[in-house]
This record gives sequence, C-alpha cells and structure tokens, in this order.
Amino acid sequence: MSPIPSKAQLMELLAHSVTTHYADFTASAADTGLTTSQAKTLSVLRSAPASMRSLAHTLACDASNMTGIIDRLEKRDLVRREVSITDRRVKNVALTEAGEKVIDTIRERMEQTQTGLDNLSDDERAELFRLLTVVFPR
Amino acid sequence: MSPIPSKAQLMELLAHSVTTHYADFTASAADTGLTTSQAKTLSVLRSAPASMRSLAHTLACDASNMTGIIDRLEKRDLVRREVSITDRRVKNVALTEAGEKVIDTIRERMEQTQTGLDNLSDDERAELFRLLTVVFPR
DNA sequence: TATTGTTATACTCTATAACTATA
DNA sequence: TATAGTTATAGAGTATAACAATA
Repeated sequence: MSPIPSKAQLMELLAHSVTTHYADFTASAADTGLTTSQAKTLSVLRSAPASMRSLAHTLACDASNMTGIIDRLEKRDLVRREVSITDRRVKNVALTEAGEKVIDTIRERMEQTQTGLDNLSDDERAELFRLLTVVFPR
Repeated sequence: MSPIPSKAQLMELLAHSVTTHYADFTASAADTGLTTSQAKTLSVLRSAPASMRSLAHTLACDASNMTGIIDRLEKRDLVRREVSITDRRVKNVALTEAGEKVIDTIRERMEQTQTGLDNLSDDERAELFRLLTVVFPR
C-alpha cells in the first residue's frame, strides 16, 4: 500500500500542479501575443458572449479592469462590444472569428503540451476527474 | 462505472482547480496585505535563504523583478538581504522572524480554507496524490 | 435611487536593456 | 570576460473612487 499523504503534502503537490498548468497556459497564450488575462477572457467568451459586468465576475476582478482588457482585445479585432437591445447600459462582448481562431489555437497547444494526462489509463482519468470534483466542487 | 472524461474535460476541471486554489492563496495573502508574488516569495524562503538569482529562477520571473519585490518585503521587515561571504556579488535573502510568522499564518489559513480535501478518505487522498504525481511529475 | 460601464489614479508585476561591482 | 544585482523604462493587471448614461 502507498503511504497516505498529509494534507500539507497534497496542498504542496496541488500548488505545484497549479503552477505547472498555469505556466503552460501562460506560455501558450504568450505564443500568440496574449497575456494570461486576455487569453482567459477569450476562453470565457468561447462558449457565449457576456456583459462587461459578468466577465469581471467570472474572471474575479474589478469591473473597471475589464475596460482596458477588452479595449486591447478589441484593438486587435479579437472581440467586439455590442450594446444590449434590452438594456442600453449593458455592453455584450462577443468573439470575432479571429478571436475564435486564436483561443482554439491556444487550447490545441495546451492539449499537445499537457502530455502528463496521456500517462493515465481511462480508469485513472475517470478517478482523477472524480477526486478533483470532490475536492473542488463547482 | 463512471464515464471516462475527455482530455478536454479534465483540462477544464484542472483549470478550475487551478483558479480556485490560486484565488484562495491570493485571498489569504491579501488578508495580510501581501500580493501573490510577495507571498510566494516568502513561501520559497520558508525552507531556506536564497540568492536573488535563484529566487527569480524559482518564481519563474526575470531577475530584475526580484529587486522590487524584495525591496517591498524588506521595507516591511519581512526579509533581509545579506551579502554572501564567499561571493560578494551575491546577496542572500532570508526571512525575518516577522516574515516567518506571516507566511505561517497564510499557510494556516489555506489549510482551513481548502476543506475540499477533508471530503476525501485516506485511500482517496493517496490515490489523488499518486495520479497528480503521474500527471505533473517533478 | 440603483446599476452599467468608463475614467482617473496609484501601486504592483513583468520583460528588456544598460549599468556597477565583483569574479 | 562573465556573472549578480540594480536601475530605467514601458506595458499590463489590479483596486478604489468618482462620473455619465440608463434603468
């Protein structure tokens, strides 16, 4: 039997995993000339457009920060602002086609880079998925 | 049997775990008036003093960044610079007693915050530890 | 009155390049 | 000459506070 790791040991390993994963994502984003925050924003928008306010909430930053981030993405034609029809105060941010391509490219690189997952069997993947869901419930 | 998650699903969950863990650490650090980079630096120094150069390497940032980070920590008496005896170009950075207290406090809060780990049995902890080691080898 | 987005401000992090003092 | 640390610089992220437009 393998020894039972202490909470501290698991935290340390998780922190290491976090750092590794984070570094991979940052590197993939940097390859396309994007910062981490910009890439995260595109990633959130990949599933659906979102208002400035909800973007700030999802990315866990102040709403005032989104203005600059979206400004820079819009300047590169990766996103566009659209005034909401139902509430003219709201601006919905949507990916352009170029924006979709960029985030898809980053995601593909991530899949190729993170080869550690390829070391797991199907059963092990399912188990890791389950355990992480327990530790980090959504 | 549980369904086998796709690589993309696992990546997404890992990203979520990353974000959660990162947010917890950032919040714990902020409670003591520290930024993430500052808290990480204290964490690295908790085990042993280190030169500016090796700190930059460990924290994966340019050496020039360490000057400012250590300046701010030193201004608050959390660390101190000591010129190396063997090589007078080198400055070893060490935690002060106050610095030790601060990082220990942050770590204690992290342990209390991350209750998700408490949801796992001993066997599950051991298995999560093993799987993460395979995915993120050191 | 409350909310959405923006602006202004100040601080921190980040990389690059040039500098100094040592080796 | 090579290396360790610093400085100068510029761009980006961050929070706070105040503001205009809209609800």
